[in-house]
This record gives sequence, C-alpha cells and structure tokens, in this order.
Amino acid sequence: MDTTQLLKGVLDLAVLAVLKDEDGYGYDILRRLRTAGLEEVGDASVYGTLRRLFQAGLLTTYVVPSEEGPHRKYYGLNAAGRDQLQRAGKTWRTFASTMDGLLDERGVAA
Amino acid sequence: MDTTQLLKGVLDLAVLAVLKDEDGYGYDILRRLRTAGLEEVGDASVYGTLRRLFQAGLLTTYVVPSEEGPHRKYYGLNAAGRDQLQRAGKTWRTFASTMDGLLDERGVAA
DNA sequence: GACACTACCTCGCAGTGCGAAGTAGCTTCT
DNA sequence: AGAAGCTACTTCGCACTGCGAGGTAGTGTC
Repeated sequence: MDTTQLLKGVLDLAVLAVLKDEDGYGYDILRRLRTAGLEEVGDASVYGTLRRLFQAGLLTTYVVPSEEGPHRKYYGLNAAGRDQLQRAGKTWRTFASTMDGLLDERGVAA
Repeated sequence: MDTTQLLKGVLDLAVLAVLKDEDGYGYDILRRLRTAGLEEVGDASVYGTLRRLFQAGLLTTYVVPSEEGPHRKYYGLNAAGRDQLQRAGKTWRTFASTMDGLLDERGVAA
C-alpha cells in the first residue's frame, strides 16, 4: 500500500516527535521513524524535512565529526520547535478523530 | 490551523465514505464533509477528487436535471469503489495508530 | 579490488488540495 | 427590473511536499 500521500504534512510532526527526547542526525532520525512503524519513509524526505524545519526556526543544528565514519549533522528542538510539536500534535489528534468519526458512523473497515 | 497537507490522500477516503450509504452530487458531498468536521475543504478539491475517483473506475455517475436549480451530477460507489473504501480505511487506521503510538510514547499533546 | 554500510546532498518530478475565475439557473428582496 | 445570493459545476494554474535517481565520501569486510 502507498502511504506517500498520507505522510504529507505529518512527516514534520513525526520528525519533531522523534527529536523531542534526544537530539539526532538525519540518518539516525530515519532509523527512528522506520523503527516506529513508518517503514516507507525515504531518506531524501527526511533530509528535506530537516532543512525545512530548520529554516522555519524550529531546530538547532551542530556538526559532530565522527572518528568512525562520515560526519554527523545533529538536530535538536528549540523552544519554538517544542511549541510547534505540541500544536501540530493537537491538530493531528483532532483531525484523526474527525476522520475516525466519519468512518465509524458508516461502519468502514472495522 | 492549516489542515491542507493533512488532507492529502485522505480526501479520497473521506469522499468514498460519505458515498457509502447514499449516492450524492458534488455540492452535497461538500456539505456532508463539512458537516462531518472537515470544514476547510474547498469545493474545487471535491470536484477534482470525484473526477479522479471516477476515472479510476470506482464510481458510477448520472446526471439528474433539477426543476429547482442547476442540474446535479450524482455519483455512487460501484463494487470496486466499495472494495477500495475498505482497503483505504484499513490503511488509514493502521497509519493513524502508528502515528498515535509515536506521539504517545513521547507524551506529545495529550 | 569489490562490495556494503554509514551519512549527507542536489535535482527535478508527481500527486493533490486549493484559490480564482467563469458559467448558469433559480429565488428573494427592493 | 435590477441586484443580490444561493445552488451547482467547470477550468486553470499554483503551492506544497514526499520521493526516486544520482552523486560524493568515509569506513569496514570479504
């Protein structure tokens, strides 16, 4: 099944969420998302999202040269990012329950 | 708040759902969606979605001239449409619970 | 030397929701 | 009559975002 379209607008939220408790770098964030169940996320999508969130002023970033491989560009939430995470989370929950209500009323896909 | 991006890929499902129990025409479908809670859906989005679903072979259509206003182009689900409704519903539920799990684990937006 | 994994980036495309604008019929109010 | 407003559908082109393809580099393994 194709979840590409479903991800639209939600990937931002997902990335903010996996960064809530611990800073992370792109490749690691990709793994976190896939581990969490979003297995079809492409790497380019994550890197693009990180750039977008950073440009929106929601993330801080710093590069850590690794002795065992390529350098790692870490990202972390700032105050605005945490705020946005809460707001986007609420928006998602509201939207999701609206959809669930719509489907439940009509007995779709129990 | 902007739910435009969240709608991506879900509008198809929503339209199929509101057509499950009763055929409807575009303008009426728009009202059903808004009544159900999707208040920010644009009319062009609905008409476009209907055309797409029809072209995908999921809908039947017939025009009913109205004596009290413009003609109405009715749409209804066919077998493939009902099948798609069930599958899209399941995909949505799976996806939504994945996202909920991701947020719950991190205590986002209770 | 070939392969595989980590880690990042750029480019351009694809899908889809939407705003703007237009057409047209009907009802209501002034 | 004229103006306004609702119903009802359509077309056009834009905006956003996820993704595939491709590239660069470092490290480790066979």
